Amino acid sequence: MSDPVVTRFAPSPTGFLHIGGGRTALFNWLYARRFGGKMLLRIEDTDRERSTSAAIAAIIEGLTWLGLTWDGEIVFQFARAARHRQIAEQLLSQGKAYHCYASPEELTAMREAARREGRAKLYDGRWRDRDPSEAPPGVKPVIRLKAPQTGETVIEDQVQGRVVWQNSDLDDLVLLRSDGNPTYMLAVVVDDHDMNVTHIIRGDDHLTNGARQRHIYEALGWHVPIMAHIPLIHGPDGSKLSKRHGALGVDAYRAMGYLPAAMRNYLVRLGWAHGDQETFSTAEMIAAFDLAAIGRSPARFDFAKLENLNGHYIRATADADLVAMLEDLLPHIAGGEVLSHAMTPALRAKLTAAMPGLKERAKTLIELFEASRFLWATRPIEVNEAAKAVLTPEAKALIATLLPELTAVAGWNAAAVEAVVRAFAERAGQKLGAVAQPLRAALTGRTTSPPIFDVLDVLGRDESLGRLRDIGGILAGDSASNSANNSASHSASGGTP
RNA sequence: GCGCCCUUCGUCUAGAGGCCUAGGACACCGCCCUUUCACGGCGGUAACAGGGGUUCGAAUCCCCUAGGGCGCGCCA
Repeated sequence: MSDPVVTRFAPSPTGFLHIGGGRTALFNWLYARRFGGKMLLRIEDTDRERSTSAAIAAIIEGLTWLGLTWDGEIVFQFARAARHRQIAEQLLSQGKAYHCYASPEELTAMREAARREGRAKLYDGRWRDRDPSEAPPGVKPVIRLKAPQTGETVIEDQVQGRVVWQNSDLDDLVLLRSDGNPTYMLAVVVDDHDMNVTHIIRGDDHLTNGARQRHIYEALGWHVPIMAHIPLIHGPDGSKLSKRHGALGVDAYRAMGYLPAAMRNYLVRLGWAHGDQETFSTAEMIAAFDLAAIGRSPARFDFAKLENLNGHYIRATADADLVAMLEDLLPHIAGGEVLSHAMTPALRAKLTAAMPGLKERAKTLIELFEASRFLWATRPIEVNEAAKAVLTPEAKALIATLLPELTAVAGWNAAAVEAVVRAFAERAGQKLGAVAQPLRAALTGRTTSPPIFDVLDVLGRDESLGRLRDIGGILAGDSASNSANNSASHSASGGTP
């Protein structure tokens, strides 16, 4: 008896796909998946002035990045204008709608009067029962719906509950503009009906529209879909989400290094919960999602939580996959082209090998990129301020003393170098950290990095020794000068072979 | 102004009359682990907006107040 579930995501292409739209799409998608139904995509481009093909592309790209797929062909609302017009005419001929010749000036006056007198209804219905013969010459009329004037309109909303309006507060909305184009109100109803949409899941800002749309459904004798108005997403301060907060296109989140899986998980938990569960695989989300569990109050956007989740998903992602994600993102990262150009199968292998140590420390792909810098940096590597502070003369001397021992290591790997360095520290009466930190500074140019023996390992013998010579070699005149291959990086020594 | 909606730790939330001396997660603060930073482990600070009811009993039901949001276009 129950129809197959059909949901739809219906953005207007007047800008990027923002975070709220992304969540609305996600909820529609989850609900359709949950019940084995379909999610349709409709582009509401009836506003010819503001709709752009760039925005359409951005929306499609955003949905795709989020991993949200739609069923069937994309419906472009403007292409259906003739159908909308036909319905308006039908309503007109049935006496359920009428021509209204009120001028913009009259409308403004009515609005002002209504407001002044504390009335909710803006349009006073002055053409509702007037004879068309009274129409002023030369004025193109709009078509308005004859909305019920008494009684109440009820929406049994799946999220907001039973919401009631007095019909005396709702006026006769415009169905067809004077230029013959349908309004959003008409187009939505006709399209949802024609597309067999069973569940309308959209932002709470449409709740009042729901009541007005119900009037159109009823005038047409059409079945009203189930509605679910989900609360909006606010900025961290509770105000409307601004660009500064998070009202960015989903492409911006991509560029910030967030993973689609993390984004989905974060978004699904905004306004929806399933007991105490915090992380959801896509399959788990689908299995657990339902409209009844959606809260009624708006949620604030919190980057800290998103970041935490993103770190979780980064750690859970396979090393090779992270390398691939990083490579894909490179064109969108400032300075990313350096790595793009340097990329070789060997470097890719190196990145993959280092990934276990890197991903543990990164909350975003951008951080991953930054943290992996030492892997492709060319000698002499850049040393930041904190690392410079570690590289005191004493530290450099220590490295210089250690250098010959490392040079002598046979079978370069993490375990082998670790054994040597530990023994060295012990002999020198130093804690391991006293040796490890200078090594880290010299090898990575930073004070934080993956475990130092792993760093020595992935960097390899030649590169590691080279970087150490760059730093500690000058003081170790006896042993380091023998290798005589540190010149390429030394501006101070100047000896170029 | 009118209409509708919302209100549990800083944030996301659990909670659908007794299981609540209100639970989880993020953030924050300690401690542990430790070669750095992380990860992980352990512990801590922290909330039922306020006021009236109803009830043996209210975070949960009702009313009022306050605060917030959304809507009120020939935009979507």
